[in-house]
Amino acid sequence: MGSDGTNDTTKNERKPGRMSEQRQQRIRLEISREAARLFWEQGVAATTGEQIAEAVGLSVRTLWRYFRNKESCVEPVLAQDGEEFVALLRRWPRDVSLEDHLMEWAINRTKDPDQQSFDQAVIKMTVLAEKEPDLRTVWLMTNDRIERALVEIFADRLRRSPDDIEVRLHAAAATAVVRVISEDISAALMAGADPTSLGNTLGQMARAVHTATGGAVGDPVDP
Amino acid sequence: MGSDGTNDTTKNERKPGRMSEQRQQRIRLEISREAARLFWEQGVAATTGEQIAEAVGLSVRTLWRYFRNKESCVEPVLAQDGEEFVALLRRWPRDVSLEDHLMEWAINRTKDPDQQSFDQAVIKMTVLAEKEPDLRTVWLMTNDRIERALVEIFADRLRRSPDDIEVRLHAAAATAVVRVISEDISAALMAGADPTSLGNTLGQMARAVHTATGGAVGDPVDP
DNA sequence: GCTATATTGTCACTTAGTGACAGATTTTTG
DNA sequence: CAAAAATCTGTCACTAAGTGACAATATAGC
Repeated sequence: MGSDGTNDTTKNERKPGRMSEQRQQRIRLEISREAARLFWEQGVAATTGEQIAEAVGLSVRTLWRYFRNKESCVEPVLAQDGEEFVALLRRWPRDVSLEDHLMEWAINRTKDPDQQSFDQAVIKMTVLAEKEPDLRTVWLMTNDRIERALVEIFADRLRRSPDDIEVRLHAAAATAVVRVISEDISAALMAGADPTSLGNTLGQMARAVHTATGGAVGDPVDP
Repeated sequence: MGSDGTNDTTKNERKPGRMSEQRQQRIRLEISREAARLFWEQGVAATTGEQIAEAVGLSVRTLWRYFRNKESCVEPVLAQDGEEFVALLRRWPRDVSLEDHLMEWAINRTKDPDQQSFDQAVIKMTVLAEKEPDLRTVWLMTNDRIERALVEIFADRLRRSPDDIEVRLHAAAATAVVRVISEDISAALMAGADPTSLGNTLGQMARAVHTATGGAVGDPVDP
C-alpha cells in the first residue's frame, strides 16, 4: 500500500536475515513430497504431523510455520500442474488460439529427470483426492485459486472488468472442465495407461474451455 | 449389500431405539443455525465447539457425533439452496426447457415464515464463505456433491453413461456457473439489494447452464 | 409398562495447532 | 572477512479439536 521512495524494489525486498524465496520454496516442496508419500502409504488420517516433520528433518513447530494444517502440506504437489497451466495462460498471445498455444507449449516442453518422480506424486495425490475428503478440500481450494487467476486472465483477454459476471462465469466453467479432465487423466495414468495413448489431452482441454465458455474464450482476439 | 427377505423395506428400516430421521435432521439444522450465527458474530476461528454445543444445549461429545468437525457444522445451511436446486432438477420433465421448469417452480413457490430467517443465514454463510477459507472449503465441498448429483441427472436426461467424460464436463461446468451466480446473488442481497430488483435470477441460471454445457443441457429432449 | 436398541453424557486421551522466547542462521553492509 | 540486523528454528507450555470406552438415559415397538 503506502510505499515511500526509499525502496527501489517493492516486490523483491531483500532484508538482512531473510532467506531466499527459492530456499523457502524448496523446503515447502520437500515437505509436500514427504507428506504426499506418507499420505499415499498410510492414508491421511493415519499420518501425523510429527511423522511428516521427522521425514523432512524439521521440528513439528517449524512444520506448522510452513503449513497451517496437515492437509495443506500436499498443496504444492496438488497445485503443481494448475500453476503451470495458469502461467502458460498468462503468456497466451492474443492472436493465437488456445489450442495452438497449448500445443506449441507441449512440443517445446522439456522433461526434467527429477521432475518425473514428482509428477508421480502429483498423479497419486490427484487420484487420492477423489476419495479422501480431507484431500478433496485441498484440491478444490487449489482449483478455486486457479479460477480466480483465470478471472483476471480472461478479463484481460476479453477487455472486460474482472467484476463482470460473464467473465467470472467463463472462468468458473473453464476451471471446472480443466479440473475434470485433469482428474480423468490422472486416473487413467494411475490405472497404468500409456501417456502416449491418451491422445491429445491439451487439445481436449482447449476445446472443453471453448465449449464451456460458449465460445467466448479460445479463439484469437483483436490485438 | 446382502439383504435377506426378512426386511420389507431396506431404506426405511425402523428399529426399536432409533430416533426418527426427521428428528435427526432437525437437530442437525438446529446446530447448523447456531453455528452459522456464532460464525457470523465472532468469526469461525473465535468460535469453539463448546460454544456451539452450549448454544444448542448438547454436550460437546454429542456435537462431534453429528458433525465431524467445527466447520462442517454449517454444511446444512450452506447446502440448503443447492439441495433444493438438485431436487428441482430431479423432477425436470424431459419435454420442458430448463428455463421454463425453473420459472414455473418460482411461481408456485410458497414462502414459509420460519424459512425467512433461515434464508438470511444461508446468505450470510455464502457471503462469509467467500473470505473465510475454512468456510470456503465447506462451500466448495457442498458444490462438489451437487456436481456429482448433476452427473447422474444429466446422464439420465442425455441417455448417456455417468462415466461419460462429456457428461461429467457438462455437470462440472453447470455446477460452477450456478455456484458463481449464487455467490453473486448472495452478495447483492447482503449489500441490501431488493430481491425484486434482481431480475430474473433463475432465468439467468438456466441460460448460464445452457451456455456452459455448449447447448447440451437446457433444451427439451426426446421423451 | 416392558424390552430391545439407539442416543447421550462423562471421562480420559491423542493429536492439531499456537504463543513466547532463546539461540542458531542467513544476508547485507562495511 | 567480520559485524550487525533481521529472520528462522527449536523447546516448552498451552488451548482446542476430535475420538474411544462405558455407563446412564431416552426412544420406538409390542
